[in-house]
Amino acid sequence: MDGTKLSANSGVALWRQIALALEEEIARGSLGPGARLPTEIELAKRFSVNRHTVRRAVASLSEAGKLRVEQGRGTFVPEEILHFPLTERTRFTQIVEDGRRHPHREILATEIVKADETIAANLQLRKGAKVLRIESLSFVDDRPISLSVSYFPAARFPDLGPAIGETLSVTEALRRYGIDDYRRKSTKITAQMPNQEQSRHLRLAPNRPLLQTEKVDIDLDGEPIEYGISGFAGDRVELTIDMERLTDHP
Amino acid sequence: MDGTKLSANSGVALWRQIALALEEEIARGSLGPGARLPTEIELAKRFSVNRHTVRRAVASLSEAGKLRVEQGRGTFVPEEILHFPLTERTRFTQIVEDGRRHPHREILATEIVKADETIAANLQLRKGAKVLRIESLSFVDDRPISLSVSYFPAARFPDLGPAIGETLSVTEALRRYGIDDYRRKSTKITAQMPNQEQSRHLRLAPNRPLLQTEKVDIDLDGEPIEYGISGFAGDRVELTIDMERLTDHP
DNA sequence: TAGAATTTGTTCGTATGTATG
DNA sequence: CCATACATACGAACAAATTCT
Repeated sequence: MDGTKLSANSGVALWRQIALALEEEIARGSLGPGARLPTEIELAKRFSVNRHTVRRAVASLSEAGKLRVEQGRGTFVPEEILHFPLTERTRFTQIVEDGRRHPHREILATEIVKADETIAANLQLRKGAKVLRIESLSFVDDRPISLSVSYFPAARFPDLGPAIGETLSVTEALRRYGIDDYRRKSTKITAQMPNQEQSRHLRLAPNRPLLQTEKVDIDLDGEPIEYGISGFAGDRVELTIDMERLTDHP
Repeated sequence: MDGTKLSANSGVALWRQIALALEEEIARGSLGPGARLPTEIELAKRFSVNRHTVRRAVASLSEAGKLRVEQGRGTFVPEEILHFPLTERTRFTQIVEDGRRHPHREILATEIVKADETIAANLQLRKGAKVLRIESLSFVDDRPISLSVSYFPAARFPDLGPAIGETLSVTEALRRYGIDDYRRKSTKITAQMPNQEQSRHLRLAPNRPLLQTEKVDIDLDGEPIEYGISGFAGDRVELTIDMERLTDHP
């Protein structure tokens, strides 16, 4: 039951020994990312100390970002954070493969709808024009990362829906229409709370935040190709903008 | 008590009439940004309809982003959103003045501390080196927008603390040390939930998300000047990255 | 900090009007 | 005229989140 021995009067405070013990369990992987720690009471029993002593250890690790405490839910090992570099040529599939990770996308729905004002403005269409709406869920190493809704001009890309369904890659599918290259025009970033659908798909506690991006991709002539809104699991991603490399073209 | 008349059998569904009435009140300003609507029961009484009918109207406006509903708290008119363009030369004071808004910064604390690993790495100092820590709260039009902690190398900028206290502008204060220009090297963006201090300072409900940015500013020789972490009230800001203008130097 | 009060969310059931074929 | 499907509207009860005392 125990396995970890603390030594009193060793010159190292008990709570520090506990913190070190927990840190080691995390490093060893016996407490993996996302894992929930035993309750404070259980830990206190296991280390044969008062609950306050455990709390002191947890507080220290929590300040250092090595644990995440949620009132009423428990204490958790923070999930591994994925770094998404935002560049003019951001591609989901590329981003992740660089880091020896395995990206994967699931298409949840494709349909033709009429553009509302926002969609029309971003795609430079008239309001009411037909657009292809694609809802998709992206995974990295089988962890859900983002839930996206994208809009494409339906007139310019007929049957893009099935094409994306086959290739599971926007980049690939667009090639069939002669788009060999495109680039990110703009990105807007906000923080939101997830709705029920989002927290379900992203397997996210409903009180955890969402990092929401709104982007417009354009072809080399500057014509808008895609307007997309993605919600990222806030705990699992960090968007990074490297101002120096941002517009370096290959 | 009433003031708004609904007409049955007019060919327009009751809930649509209610939605239009509420939308107009928002447009007129009698329901200003951030305002809380009467409860569903009160609205039902006022319009002499069932609570479901009110809910249908609110759901419609909520989907369109014109209302924000929070379980247990109420229904609110979304706050006006501030757009923060992220560029290589982002300056808080400049950003906002362009839009005829009034920025304002409050210094909460300045002290000399020793750099931990993260701070040292970002400022390219050795761990334990002295750094100036500045905690500040930024306002726009007297609304609290962001709570920031910044670190500067103390050796290079002695007495920067008082200088910023006087000028209330980092740009101004740095000029005293011969720094006429500096630029943003990188920005990292995450979504977090606020801690008690953050929600208090930002006057943010504790269940509303925080948009957190981590930035490094460098001088023209590439030497790190400032490492800063800012928490933005997620409801009140949107960060925008214009890929095309990002590195256009004046 | 424990429980009451408030407010929105969900799910039943019922009834009516309207468009379609 | 009938059958069906769908949107609209009302009523009641309970669940869940938040706030207040």
